[in-house]
Amino acid sequence: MTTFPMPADEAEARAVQDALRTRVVLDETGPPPGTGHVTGVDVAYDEERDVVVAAAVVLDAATLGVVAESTARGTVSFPYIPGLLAFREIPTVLAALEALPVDPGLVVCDGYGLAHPRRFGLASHLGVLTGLPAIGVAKNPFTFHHEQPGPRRGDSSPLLDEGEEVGRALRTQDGTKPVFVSVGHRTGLDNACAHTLALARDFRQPETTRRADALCRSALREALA
DNA sequence: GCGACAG
DNA sequence: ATCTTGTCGC
Repeated sequence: MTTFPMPADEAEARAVQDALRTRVVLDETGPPPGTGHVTGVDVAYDEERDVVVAAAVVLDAATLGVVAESTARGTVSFPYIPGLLAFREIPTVLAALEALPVDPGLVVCDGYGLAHPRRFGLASHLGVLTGLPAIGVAKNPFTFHHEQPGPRRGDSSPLLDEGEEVGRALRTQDGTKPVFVSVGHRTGLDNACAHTLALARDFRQPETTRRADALCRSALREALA
């Protein structure tokens, strides 16, 4: 089981990010869409009772059918601070991933990867710790800027941090708000977008995220019941 | 100092 | 993330 050293404060957390960011692999294309496994991870909280539940759901990339799923319970070990989300989510997510009976394949995170103040968001952090290819698909543009992509499914525009493309605003369904895709680890941006589009076949959000979100919420309710 | 700010 | 009913639209 992977242990996760929890930083004592914000400065230490940022130092950890600066140290680990050198281990992100960006020269791999990543697994081709539509083959193998794709795994969604997500976390739900009850701040009052100090309970965190993470879920991991493995889908068959070709059919989007569920292959396996797992959950893990933990405690709230870090506050939400923009730019430091990974420290809040990763410990429990790691436990859920390790409980899976099959290889996760590509991991799809609810958040960002390289699109991050220090280029080391949740998806990159999780990728480096597990060695797995990982991407981030976020619902909000965070601190970045973008032009509106075209109106149709598949249309996209660059997500920019002071002129540098750190990800892409990708329209996954006609007439819905775009999602924000960035590379995490061992994956290219074009491929990350192709995966996102394939996974968002029926809804705005990737099926991986939808399944993981539903699972960690229901598991949290049980944990409290 | 103020505003913005993944989940 | 989470607090929360009904309601507008396909």
